[in-house]
Amino acid sequence: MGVFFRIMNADVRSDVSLGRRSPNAKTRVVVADRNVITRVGIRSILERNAGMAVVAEATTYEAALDAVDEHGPDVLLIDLDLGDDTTRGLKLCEEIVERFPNTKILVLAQSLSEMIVIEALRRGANGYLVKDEVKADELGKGVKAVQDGETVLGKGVGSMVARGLGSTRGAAEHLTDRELAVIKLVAKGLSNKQIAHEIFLSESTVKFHLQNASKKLNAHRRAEIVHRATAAGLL
Amino acid sequence: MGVFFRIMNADVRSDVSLGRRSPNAKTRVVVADRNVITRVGIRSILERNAGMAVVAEATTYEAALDAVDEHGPDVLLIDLDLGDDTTRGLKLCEEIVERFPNTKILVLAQSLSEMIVIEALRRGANGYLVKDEVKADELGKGVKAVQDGETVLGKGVGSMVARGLGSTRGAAEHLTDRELAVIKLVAKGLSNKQIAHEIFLSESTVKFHLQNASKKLNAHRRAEIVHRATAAGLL
DNA sequence: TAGCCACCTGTCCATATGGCTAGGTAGCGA
DNA sequence: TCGCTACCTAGCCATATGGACAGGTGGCTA
Repeated sequence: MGVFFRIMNADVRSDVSLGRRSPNAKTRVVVADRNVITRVGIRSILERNAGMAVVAEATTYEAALDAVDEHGPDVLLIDLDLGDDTTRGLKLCEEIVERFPNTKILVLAQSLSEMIVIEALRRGANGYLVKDEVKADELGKGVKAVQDGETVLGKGVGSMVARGLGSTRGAAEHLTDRELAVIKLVAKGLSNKQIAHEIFLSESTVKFHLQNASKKLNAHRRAEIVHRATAAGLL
Repeated sequence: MGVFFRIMNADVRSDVSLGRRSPNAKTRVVVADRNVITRVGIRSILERNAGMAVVAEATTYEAALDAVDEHGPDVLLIDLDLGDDTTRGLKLCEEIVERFPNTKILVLAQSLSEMIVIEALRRGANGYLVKDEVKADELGKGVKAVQDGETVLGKGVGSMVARGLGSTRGAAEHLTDRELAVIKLVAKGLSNKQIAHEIFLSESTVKFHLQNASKKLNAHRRAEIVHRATAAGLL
């Protein structure tokens, strides 16, 4: 099995970058990951095996943004899960795309979450690899590929995206703040009544939010809701 | 118990090593982690910054055992979560302790799960660090410390252990196979009736297992049960 | 302004769940 | 053999939950 897929993007263009830098120039990469070990590992692989240059490392969203701003790298290799809020990582993608269109984004995630994969790509990430799946040479190839304007999807990610795009709305359906809040309390084992009391709602409203969340997550029992939300990295 | 705990930010001194090996010999380490990036990172940190030798890398439980057998390292640095079954990682600890008592075990976990921390230490691991928390220099120091017979607990792990040992039974209470099986189906959103049908039990029995699991996990609603089980890395 | 959305509340009812008591089997080690 | 554990089953009953219908608000945008 061709361990990872590359999808040539017909519509997205690289004609702009054609003459932008000399073909022999080293690919310049900024790595954003909260984990030292991972950063060191990536740097080692990229620099020693792939002949690239890691020009900066970042451990927070702000630092990542600053680093891209300062170094204008070809590729930002990022673990969306910096800090405690993955949503910020997604916002960061949008911002990078908007402010630094020449920097490609390759997401290097800890785990495979359908919701996050889809969202990341929707917001402009050029690729999505999973840490535990990726092999050493794939990392360098992946970085090169996104730099060249391709979309790189790791093992298992491709089919996920296909499913996501296939469904009418995919993961475009976000859980609202309230829904998420309720789910978090459900995960703690509170009953509807307790949740209602906790966040000053009527029990009816709690059930209402839960019903809506059920439909969005396509889960019909609260245990499943919690499980899916957890798997999607929302808790 | 006569082990002295060492929290990672306190400073170290090794007054314990009794000249078992020449003081200048390089510490020999086997690294077991399914993730290439992490392996490369650890190797780089340990070899370049801490002057140690990574004599082998492993990506499976079997390979880890073989590597320890073959190389007789001073320290086995392992992510319990190789394969899909963390329990096997715990068993591996026991086996290493039994068969290769000269090899110390330092667990390098992805996440902080109380149940796993306690179990790992109970089965003979000499330390437990969390990947995202650990700093580059702490990794080398930690390896050195366990080699010297100390117990190394990363940030946040210490208090967890204290709590675990404080409670009468701690996490000594395992979920039985049946309980786990039922919980997995609960997580998929099945009702007791459906679960009963799925694994050929009566609904009563399903409820029985769930009741027992509730008590062990100290959770009173199925949503909480799956949340805890997930957090404990059991699903 | 109409339409959409997130948000909030209520009522109804069948079913699921949590918590309990009270049995049974088989295997394993002291 | 006794005691322990994992395992299996049954029944009872109060409460929680899932799913439905039927309304309401305020804010935003076409």
